[in-house]
Amino acid sequence: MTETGRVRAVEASGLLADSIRASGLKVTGPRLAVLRVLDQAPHSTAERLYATVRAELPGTSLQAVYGVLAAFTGAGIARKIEPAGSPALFERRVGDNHHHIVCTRCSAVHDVDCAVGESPCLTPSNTSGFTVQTAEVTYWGLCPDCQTSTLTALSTPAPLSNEGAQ
Amino acid sequence: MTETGRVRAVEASGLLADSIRASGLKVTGPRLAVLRVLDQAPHSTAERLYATVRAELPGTSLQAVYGVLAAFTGAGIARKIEPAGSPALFERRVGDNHHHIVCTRCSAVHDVDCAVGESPCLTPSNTSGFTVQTAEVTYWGLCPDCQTSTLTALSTPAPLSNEGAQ
DNA sequence: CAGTTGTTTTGAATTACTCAAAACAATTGG
DNA sequence: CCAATTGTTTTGAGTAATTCAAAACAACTG
Repeated sequence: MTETGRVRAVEASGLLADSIRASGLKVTGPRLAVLRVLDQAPHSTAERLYATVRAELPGTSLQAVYGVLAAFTGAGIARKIEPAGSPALFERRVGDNHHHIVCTRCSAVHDVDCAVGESPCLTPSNTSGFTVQTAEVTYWGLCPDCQTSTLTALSTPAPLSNEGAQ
Repeated sequence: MTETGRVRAVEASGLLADSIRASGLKVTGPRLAVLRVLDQAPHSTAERLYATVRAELPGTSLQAVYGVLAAFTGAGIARKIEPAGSPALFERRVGDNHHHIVCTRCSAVHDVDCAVGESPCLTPSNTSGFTVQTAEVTYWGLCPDCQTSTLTALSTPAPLSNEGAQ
């Protein structure tokens, strides 16, 4: 039998478990594992989370990871972001509507606090009659590493994989 | 033989043809057709463009449409946008970095001019060392139609299809 | 109008994700 | 602490959107 199964007593209590329980979800092995990894590696893809989770909980399936992520985002304890050209990324930081900056070369992602308090970037000029609920901002540019390695223009190509993303 | 083939003399000149030629691309039937449809229906998916293009140029393949769109975006005469949860959308309006507002209920898309000139929303507070090239803003909310039909809460569900998108 | 280059067709493959049924485990309450 | 209930995960399959590659073909060049 694999490591999938009953949640270890040690893990039934703790901050991660509390966070899951508090949102009205059952505490399970896959959920604890996904939440822990998400904490260590924000802006991870489902696939990447799966790879890491498997290391500590080998019986876990990819579909379970998708299920866990859907439950988490539905319950509001995780957030899904979908930058153009990238598979969906997930993060624990929720509630504040922060934004993201994505490296156009290596796809690394960092958080960016809302530029100007809240107002200007949340208030479009012409809404065409739309009721605005949220404003999502994605900055695109070069990360520090790629700035230097682009000058030294010999290096490796790494477009749009999630390698090195954080 | 299908309508695919040599570009009709009538169409070899004209604004659309000029725009294609000016960007260094050859003028072809599928390109003229895609560009014309894109003009009439901005924020269309490849699939939707394909459906419309086929009506006037039956031999056209879906892959050709993808190829045309890749050529156009590469040449800078079309822009690709990828709102979360939606297939890619295309538009002719390029050069100005305008933004978009997407209806969370019916996925209709409208253009939004940059909120505050250019500066505030292009200047994130903490760039983490990134060099910012562009800022992409997506507003989410309810379009006029969905505002009313949500009040009259009996109506049809239409989440995330491109129906009614403009 | 022939040659060259670039484009489109045809056919297949891939990525990221979703769906459904059955097996199974976490909570509830006896 | 055990049984019932409810919710979760596994297993297996399917789908949407997009990409890749080779061969056929058409647009521009001289």
